Amino acid sequence: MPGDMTSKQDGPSRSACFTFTIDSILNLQQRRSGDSDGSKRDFQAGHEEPWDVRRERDSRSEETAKPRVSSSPAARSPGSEEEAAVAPDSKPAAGKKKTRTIFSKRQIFQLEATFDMKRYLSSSERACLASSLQLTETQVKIWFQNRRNKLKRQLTTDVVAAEQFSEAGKPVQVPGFYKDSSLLGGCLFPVSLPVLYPNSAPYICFSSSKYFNLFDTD
Amino acid sequence: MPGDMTSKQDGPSRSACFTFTIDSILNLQQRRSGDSDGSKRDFQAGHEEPWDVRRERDSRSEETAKPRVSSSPAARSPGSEEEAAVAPDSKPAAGKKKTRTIFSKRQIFQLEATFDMKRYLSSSERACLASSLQLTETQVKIWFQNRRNKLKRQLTTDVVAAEQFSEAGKPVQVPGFYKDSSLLGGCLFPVSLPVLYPNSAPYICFSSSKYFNLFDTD
DNA sequence: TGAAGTGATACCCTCTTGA
DNA sequence: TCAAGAGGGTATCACTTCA
Repeated sequence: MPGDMTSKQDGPSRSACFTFTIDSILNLQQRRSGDSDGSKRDFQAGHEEPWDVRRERDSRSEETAKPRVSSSPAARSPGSEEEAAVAPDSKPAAGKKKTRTIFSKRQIFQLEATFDMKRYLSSSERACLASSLQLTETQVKIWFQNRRNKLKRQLTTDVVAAEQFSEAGKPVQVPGFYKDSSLLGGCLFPVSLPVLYPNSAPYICFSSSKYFNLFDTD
Repeated sequence: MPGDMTSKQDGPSRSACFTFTIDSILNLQQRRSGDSDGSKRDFQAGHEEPWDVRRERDSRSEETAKPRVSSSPAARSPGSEEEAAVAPDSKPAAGKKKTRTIFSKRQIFQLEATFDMKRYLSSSERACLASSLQLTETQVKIWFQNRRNKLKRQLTTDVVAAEQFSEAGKPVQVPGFYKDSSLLGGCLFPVSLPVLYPNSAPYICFSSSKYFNLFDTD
């Protein structure tokens, strides 16, 4: 199914072919590449994986020719009552900017609650959750993805902060396991992974994301 | 544009919701999850990244209910003339099985030649190449992805083979740097990455892929 | 008004699948 | 065999909020 594959590329793909031909690509070796704006090539050193060498983030500036249509996310207006997340239901007039859906409190709550239970959903669980929240599976998937990222960022920040703090002389209470990568990662392990956290134990959440308040209130 | 996001999930998403509700998801904690086939959880130990903890590959067995539409890839049957791999323009009849495009020799040759120069293409290079080969950008992108994987597999296999060989007593010539991940990975670095291989030097390719013959001939 | 939050998009990667 | 499908990751972007 072309979905992913075709939709974005097929239409407008044959576009940004300004300066070079295949021959020029093949000859790129001579000019050391560099690809125009050799400025922003940040290989974001982070992954050890020698294979995980991202390209220079596609030098976004390179081609403004790229359509970037973004005809609104598939989001159907979620809960039009309640606090109604502004839904970009109708195709926003062509050429519109990407519209950001605002999830309702109820949706966020359910998502957070679910996330609190499991960092990863099976596709059927996702389908079910999406259905019940009036969201698309993709939205749920992306939400979980972003949420995991957020958590990761929070934990990273916390670790860094703790280290800086401890460097300042204060003997901080950074639990040993907190820096143990395997256990740290465990915080994102699917529930089905045993050992890492007992059923009864709450997830480790140092950050004070407002979302966690959702579970404190009433 | 929804392309990627919507296409596959939106339509059929609201489906596989058989056994559980949100409540059940939230209560999953009780049953220790395990999520049916707790067998195949292969966390493919390879990434150090504590965050890179893949889920149990979504327990694919769990839901055969998933539509899995796969309205066939954008590719139409290849090779009418030349060997023409045919561009995937027209939507193939709905509900078709996944069809595998067979690229023409010319296309393969160009792709391989380009791959030999750069492991990664910028989007404009990709667009250009795709255009000239009558392929979609996505096809070129996927081809490069699969090609990188293939190379990786080959290199891995070679290393293993060499090690086994050396264990057999024979002092094999496995260049020291061959096992140096950074340099090994360098073989996949985009050309723009300096140092790893001088312009004039050929890529390190121990495998005897037929493709590499393309550059030896003539 | 600038910073932070976050939905969405584009690529990349790994593993699978099916013709 | 290998093009694709599916899902996970990271980096960015753009739009909102909020102090």
